[in-house]
Amino acid sequence: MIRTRFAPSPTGFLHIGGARTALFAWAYARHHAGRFILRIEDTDLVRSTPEAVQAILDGMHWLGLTHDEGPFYQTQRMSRYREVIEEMLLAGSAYPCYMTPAELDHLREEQRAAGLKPRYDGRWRPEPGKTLPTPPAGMRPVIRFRNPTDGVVAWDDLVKGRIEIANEELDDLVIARADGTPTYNFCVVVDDRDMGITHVIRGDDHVNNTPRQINILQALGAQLPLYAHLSMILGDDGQKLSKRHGAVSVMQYDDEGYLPEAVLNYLARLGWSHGDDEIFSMPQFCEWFDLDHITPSAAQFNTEKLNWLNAYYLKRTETARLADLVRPRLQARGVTVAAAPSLAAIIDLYKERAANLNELADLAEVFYIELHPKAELLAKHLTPETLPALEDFIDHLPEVAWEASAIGALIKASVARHGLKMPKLAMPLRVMLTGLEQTPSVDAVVALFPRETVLKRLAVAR
RNA sequence: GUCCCCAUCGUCUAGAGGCCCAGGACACUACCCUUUCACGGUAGGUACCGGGGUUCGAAUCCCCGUGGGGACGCCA
Repeated sequence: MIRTRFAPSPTGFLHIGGARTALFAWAYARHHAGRFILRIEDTDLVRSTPEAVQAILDGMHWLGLTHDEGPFYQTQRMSRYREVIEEMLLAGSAYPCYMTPAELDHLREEQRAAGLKPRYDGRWRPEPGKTLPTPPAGMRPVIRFRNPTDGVVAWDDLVKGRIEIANEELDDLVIARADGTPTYNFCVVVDDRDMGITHVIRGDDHVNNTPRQINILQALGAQLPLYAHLSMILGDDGQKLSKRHGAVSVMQYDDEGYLPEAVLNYLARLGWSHGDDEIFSMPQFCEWFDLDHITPSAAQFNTEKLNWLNAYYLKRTETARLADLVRPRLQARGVTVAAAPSLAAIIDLYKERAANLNELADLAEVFYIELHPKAELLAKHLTPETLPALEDFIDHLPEVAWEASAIGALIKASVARHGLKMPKLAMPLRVMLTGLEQTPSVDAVVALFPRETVLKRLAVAR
């Protein structure tokens, strides 16, 4: 049974890189009919917040990435971590260290100055025949893992291939702080083992943690999971995403009018491929997804392509669902959605032209507000040349059958009677009715409105 | 600085030695459609980081260089 997990730390919202990691871990479990586990890594009491937990849950929910187990919270597993630390202390694979943070800083500075890799020097590490310093009175030690000193740690990464790191490069990491709370690399190991994780699918930035985690797992006599490290996602400008640079919450895409299926489809294609296929539903994605077609190199986010996908999905989404999504956006703007014209009818006509839900709301809004077309637009299209045809059209409006084809015929007739071309009447009608120069077929737009509203909006011509 | 990773059109990518003087998609350009603008359709331009090997043959394998990224915490 394949078991994957997504293990974010609740120090902020769910951003686009985290969302892709979650998507891949989720899809891998789905593909193999396995289980997908959500685990909140909140051992950093200072930086974790309940708001961030909620933001992550909201993001996962919006994307529809449902978990089969969890969410588990590391803060609720403290007794378990303490238990394992006791075991390790007893077995000699961990030991107390009384070095102060200030001493450590000093050591690291010296090492850096000497061109060395900063690392703990093992002064409190017990060795056969070695005399340890006397522990300072009244000081609580941290607990360090006794990392092997020679040999190499190697694993076959499912994305990057074989990676080997010499144990000489690794130092004895802290697994429990002076206050007794366990640290990340240790909790991950205990949790992944306890939760039976078979495939650790996570960001590239964890590659360097992997050998440490493997060493701890081995000290514990645990079976190793398989690892797949996903490369990072860069911003639109090729720069690294960070809190102050473009790392937007997935919920911001909701705010900006993107459909979750478009975001998902876009993310799926960022770093993974299935031949030349570009468009696929989530069931299709889960069926196709595998770890063999993930690129090991970093990918740059491209908003234009996301926009294209969003427009694609918008065009194919049922009108009723779009109306449900657009209505609250209009209401949030203080626009009252009247019964006529019906929002569904408007969306039906306009959904082909919008790239996102907010644009759709922009286009629909003009049907419900008191309209004041811009003076320069009126001046541009309401010329002395067009006026007679327009008046002709208005005069015949009261008796025309209220449907696009009849209205279209009337426009053609009015235009013909005054020896003009179609746009000479279509353009002023567009501007007077919607305030815009670009609309769908003008007869269809006229037909959307109640007859009285059209007469009212065209009255400005006289 | 040390260690690790990465490298095909502007961008996302196909490519697992001959099918590739490199294919698809977004973006771009032109044309068609047209009641404006979109949509849609058709056509087009643009890429294997550099140098050495290996091989009858390399985008694909190896080495070096260059460039980019990540990690070096009592953060995750």
